[in-house]
Amino acid sequence: MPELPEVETMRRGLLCLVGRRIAAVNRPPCRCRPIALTPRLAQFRRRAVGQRIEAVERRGKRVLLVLTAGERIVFEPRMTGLVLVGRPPDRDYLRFELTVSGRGPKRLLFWDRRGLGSVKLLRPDEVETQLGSNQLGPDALEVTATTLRKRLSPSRRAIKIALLDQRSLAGVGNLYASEILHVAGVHPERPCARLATDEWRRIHATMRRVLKRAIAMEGSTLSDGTYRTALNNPGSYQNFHRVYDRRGDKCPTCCIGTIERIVQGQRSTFFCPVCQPANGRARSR
DNA sequence: CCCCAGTCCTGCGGGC
DNA sequence: TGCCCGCAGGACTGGG
Repeated sequence: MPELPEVETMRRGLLCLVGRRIAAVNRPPCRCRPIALTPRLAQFRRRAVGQRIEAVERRGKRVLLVLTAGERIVFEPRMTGLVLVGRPPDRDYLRFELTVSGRGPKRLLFWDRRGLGSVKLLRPDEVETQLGSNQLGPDALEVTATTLRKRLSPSRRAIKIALLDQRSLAGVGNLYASEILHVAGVHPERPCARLATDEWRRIHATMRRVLKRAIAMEGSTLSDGTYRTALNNPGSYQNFHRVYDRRGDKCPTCCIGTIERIVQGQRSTFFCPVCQPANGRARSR
């Protein structure tokens, strides 16, 4: 479930690789089905080995290694994927390995228990067609309040659903969507088209605040313990969750409401009916 | 445009 | 106690 804060934490953990050269590309033997690489391993090697890692970028929930030729190696963790320079949790689900030259960590690992994630080597034009503005909305930490409102407000969808749509806005996932709307005092089922300008302002400001705090805490490691930083440490933002996975708890903000769980688009949403009333007259905090 | 169900995958929790 | 079902969900696809 890495979302923007977790993926940004991974990105920062990979900055130690900048300036170093890719010496080898491997799919280490593991207990699981080998990861499907794009392109296939032989061509991946041909194009990647010898290239210098010029920068490490993030686009929404993906981490990108920028290579000399302008190509990018794109890691998409999806549910359980990890990009590591430290020890992997185990060798069973180790799917991909980049060996690098020079000082510092010797290799970058892609570990993925459920195997829904992917690793791709893309040419610059492929990066644009696959990760450009036609496919991916503006990054949640870069979008302005005005742009956010203009992009989402024409829609009649529920605000929670819209926040999860990566073509509208990149980076927010299921966990942070609930957390953001709670602090913003906006009911998750309210249609975008019915939100007032002031609510959009609160959603925007809250989104930035929540995501930045989560980054400062190195993301959220839930009870399954899957998410890890690049150095294989847990994050600590889970200790600050106000609603996510807290159904039945007293709301920590108002101390009156009880956290509810509903399903939207086949995903769990958590909210406080007192802080986030359905009629939209919530005051934030 | 938007919604829904199905798909991928594995671990785990609830229920019997 | 042990086993099985179904849930968890990010992104994508196909049908309505």
